Amino acid sequence: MPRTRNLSSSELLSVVDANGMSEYHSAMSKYPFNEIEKKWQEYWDEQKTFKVTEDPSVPEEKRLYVLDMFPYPSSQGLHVGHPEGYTASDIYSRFMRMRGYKVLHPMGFDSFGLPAENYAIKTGTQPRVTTEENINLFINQIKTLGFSYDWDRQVSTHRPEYFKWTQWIFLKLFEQGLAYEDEAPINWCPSCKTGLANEEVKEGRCDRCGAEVNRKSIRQWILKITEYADRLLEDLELLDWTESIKSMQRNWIGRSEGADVKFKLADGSEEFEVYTTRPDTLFGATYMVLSPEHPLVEQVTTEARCADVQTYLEEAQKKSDLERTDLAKDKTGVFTGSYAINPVNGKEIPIWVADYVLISYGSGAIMAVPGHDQRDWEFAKKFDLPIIEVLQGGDVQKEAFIGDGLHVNSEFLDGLNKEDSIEKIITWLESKGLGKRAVNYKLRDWIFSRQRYWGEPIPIVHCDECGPIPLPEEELPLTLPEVESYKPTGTGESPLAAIDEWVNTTCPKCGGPGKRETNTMPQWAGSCWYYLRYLDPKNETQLADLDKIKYWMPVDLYVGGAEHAVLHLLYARFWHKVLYDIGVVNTKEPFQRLVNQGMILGEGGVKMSKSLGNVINPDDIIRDFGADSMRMYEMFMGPLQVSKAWSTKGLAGVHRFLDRVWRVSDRPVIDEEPPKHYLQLLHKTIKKVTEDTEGLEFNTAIAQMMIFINEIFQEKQIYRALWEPFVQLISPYAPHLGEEMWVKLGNTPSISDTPWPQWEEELTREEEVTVVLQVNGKVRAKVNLPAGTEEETLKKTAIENERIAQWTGGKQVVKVIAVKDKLVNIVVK
RNA sequence: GCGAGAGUGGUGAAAUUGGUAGACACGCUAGAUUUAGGAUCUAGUGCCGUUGCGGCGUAAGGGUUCAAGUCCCUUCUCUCGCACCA
Repeated sequence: MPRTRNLSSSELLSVVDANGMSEYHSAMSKYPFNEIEKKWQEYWDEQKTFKVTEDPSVPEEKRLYVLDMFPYPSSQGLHVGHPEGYTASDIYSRFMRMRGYKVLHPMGFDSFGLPAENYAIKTGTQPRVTTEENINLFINQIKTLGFSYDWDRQVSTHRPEYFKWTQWIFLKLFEQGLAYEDEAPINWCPSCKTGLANEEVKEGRCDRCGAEVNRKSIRQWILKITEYADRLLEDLELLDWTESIKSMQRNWIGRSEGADVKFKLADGSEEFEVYTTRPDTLFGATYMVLSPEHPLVEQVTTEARCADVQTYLEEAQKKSDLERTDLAKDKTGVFTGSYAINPVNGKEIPIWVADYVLISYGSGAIMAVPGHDQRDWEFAKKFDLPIIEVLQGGDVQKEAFIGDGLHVNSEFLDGLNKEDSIEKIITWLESKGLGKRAVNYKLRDWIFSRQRYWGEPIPIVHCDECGPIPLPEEELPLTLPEVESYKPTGTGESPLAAIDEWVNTTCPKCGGPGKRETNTMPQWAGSCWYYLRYLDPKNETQLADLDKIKYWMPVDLYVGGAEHAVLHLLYARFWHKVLYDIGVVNTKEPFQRLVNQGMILGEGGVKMSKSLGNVINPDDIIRDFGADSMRMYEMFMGPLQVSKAWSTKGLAGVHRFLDRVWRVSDRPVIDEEPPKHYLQLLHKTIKKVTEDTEGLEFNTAIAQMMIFINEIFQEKQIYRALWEPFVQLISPYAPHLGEEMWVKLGNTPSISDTPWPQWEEELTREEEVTVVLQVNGKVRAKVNLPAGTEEETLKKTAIENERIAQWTGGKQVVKVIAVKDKLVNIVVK
C-alpha cells in the first residue's frame, strides 16, 4: 500500500486509455530544471553545505583533497572545457563525501595575466577592475553548474593578501641563492613585448600569442630550477600520474650522461671543453665545432679566415630561432683556420663554427664524430671532412652508425662494445686529467621576470652601493602602483619603470637611494602554490599553518588539462620542493594523483574556435537543458581522459534520460518489498556505479543508471527500497535533481549528507547464465543454465545439444573445453 | 627523427584473468499517439547473402592458442609532446 503519494502535475494529467493502461506522460513532463537548480544552488550557498574544517577526529585516511586547476578569469567566461574537469572532480568529491570522507574541494582564480593588461592598453580600464568583474562573472557561472566547492576558501592570485606570500616565497628563493640576475640572450616575444621561459616557447613561437620568438639580451631574474633537476626527475617515481605526462617531464628535464673532454688548441695557447655522451668515439673525432656565440670564436679565427667567419656570425645572428632549428635546412658553417689536438691520439683536427651547435647546451662546443652522429655526418658530407669508422656495424660512408658494435681504429678500445668502452675511456681520461664524467640537462634555468605590469612586483631594491637587496618581509606585500599607461615599453623595462615615485625608494640595507625592480613575475608564480593557500586562505602571519598543511597535503586528486604538463606542473613541483627544504611543507611532492581531462572538440571533431563559429557556450546549454544535463552529458561523452567531439544531439539524449528519471519520481511510492529481479538490478547498479565512480569511469556508470531506469520505467509505481538508493547514486552526477527527488521522497536535505548505498554481493550475482556452445571456436548455440553449473555437466549439455550435434555429426571429437558460466568449445576433426 | 598514446558500426563509445564483439547513447527505419516549446511510446538497426539459416567482421598482414579487440612480430594511419640537446 502506498504510504506516501506524491502530488504531481503528471499524475493529475495522466491518461488512462481504453485498455486501462495509464501513461504517466504529459505536457508537463519536462522537468523544471530551472527552478530546481536555482533552488538548490541557493540552499547550498546559504547552508554552506560543502564547508570543511580541520576536524582532528577525522582519521587521516578519511581526509581527501580534491583539486581543480583554477581558471584564468577571462572576459569570455567559461567555455565547455572548464566544466568537464570540474564536473569530474565534483562527482568524485560528492561521491567520496557520501562514503564518509572529509573532502576539501576549493576553487579560486589565477588572476594575474596578459589579457587583462592588454585590455587595459586598449581601453585604459584598470586590470584590477576588469579582473574583479571577470572573477564575479566566473563565480556566477561556476555556481550555475552546482559544484560543491567550499567557497570560503576562495583565493585570487592578484589580491595583495595573496601575492604577499608569492613575494615571500620569492624572497626565500633569493635567500637560498635560487634567484639570480643575469643579462643573457633570452626568448623574446615581440608581440607580448616580454621575455619568455623556454617552457613558454612552442615550435619557436610564443605559446600565448603565436608570434615568432626572437633573441634579445636583457637583464633578467632567473630561478635555478636546474639545481632541482635530479630531484624533479627522480621523484616522478613517487607520483600517480599518467606515463605520458611523466615522460614529457622526463624529456623536458632531459638528463644525459657522458663526459667533459678537454681539447687544446694546436698552438697550445688555450684549452676548451666539450661535452659528449659518446666519449668512446673520440678516435673518430675529425673536427671540432664551436657555436657562433662561443667566447673562443674570435681568438681561434685566423686572419685569413676572419672575413668569412665574420660574415657567417652576422648571418647566424640574423636567423630567428625558428630558422636555426629548422631541420629541413642545410647545415651551415665556416672554418676558423685553427686546429685543436685530439687528446687521445694527438692528431690535429680543424675547428669550425656552425650554428647547429647551440651555445646554451653543454659548453657550446662539440667534438664532431661524423661516423657515428647523424648531424656531424651531414656536416662532414657537405664540407668534405673525413669520416672515420670507430664502431663496426654499419657503413659510415652511407650514413652515421649510431648502434652498438665492436670498436675499431681506437687503439685500446678496439674490440670493446659501446658500454664497456665508454667506461674505459672515461677512466682513462680522468686518470690523465683530460676529462671527467659529466651529466647534462636539457632543462634550463627559469627566466622568471616579465617586462609587463599586471603581475606580482619582484620585491627587490637595486642599490648602487649594495646591489640587489630584498625587501624586508614586513614591507610585503609590495603592491602595484596606479599607472597612466599600461603599454609595455619594449625596451626591456616594464611600464612600472615610468612611475618615479614608485621606483625611487631607499635601500633597505644602507638607507641610501635605491630603485625598485620594475620587472614583474610571470603568471606561473601565483599558480605555483595556490593549492597551499586554500588550506589557510586568511592567514596573515604565514603562507599557511603547517598543521593545516599536514592535515590535508598532498593533493589526493588533481584534475586539469594536459597543456600544463611541463609548465605549471614542473614549476609548482620545483617551488614545492624548495618549500619542503625550508620546512614550510611536509611532503616532497604536491600532487599525488593527476588526471588530465581530454579536450572537448566542436561537432564533427574539429577544434572549437571563434573563427569556425562552433563554440559552445555553457550558459546557453544550462539555460536550455539545465546544469545537470550539461554535467551528465560531458561525463557520458566518453572516457574523461580522451578528446571527444561535442554533440548537441547527444546532450539532448542525456537530457531525455534525466527527464525520464524525473517522470519516474512523479509516480506513487510504495513501501512493499520489491521483486527480486529488481533488487538484483539495483545491487548490480550500486556495484557498477560505485566502482566506476571510484575509478573516474563516469561514462559507464551513467550507462548502468540508464539500464536501471529503462527497466524500472515499466512500473507504474516506484518501490521506495529501489528508488531511494538510486536517487543517492545519481545525486553526485545530477546533484540538483538528486536533492529535489530526495525531498520529494519525504526526506530532509541534504542528500550529500547521506551514506552511500551498499550492495550485497549475493544479489549482484546472476542465478542463471547464458552459456555459449561452440564448435571449433564458432558459436553454434546458447543455453541458459544455473550459475555455477559444473564443467562436466556443461560438456554433457553441449554434446547432447541437438544444434551442436548437427555440427559435430560424423566428425571426431578431439577435445572439449568447458569454462564455468561462460562456454563450452568442442573441437572436432 | 626521438618519446608517449591511440586506431572497434553511419556517430560517441562498451567489453575482469584471452572466453557471446558492439552494452549504453546518438542517428536512422517502421509503427502508435490531435503530439506546444529540442515531444512521448513500441519494435528494428555491424556488414553481406538465396534471411526460420549461413558467411564475414575490432587499421593491414602474419603468429601463439581449443579460443585473440585483448598476447607476440611486421607494416600503415592519426593525436600529443620534444625537436640539430652532441
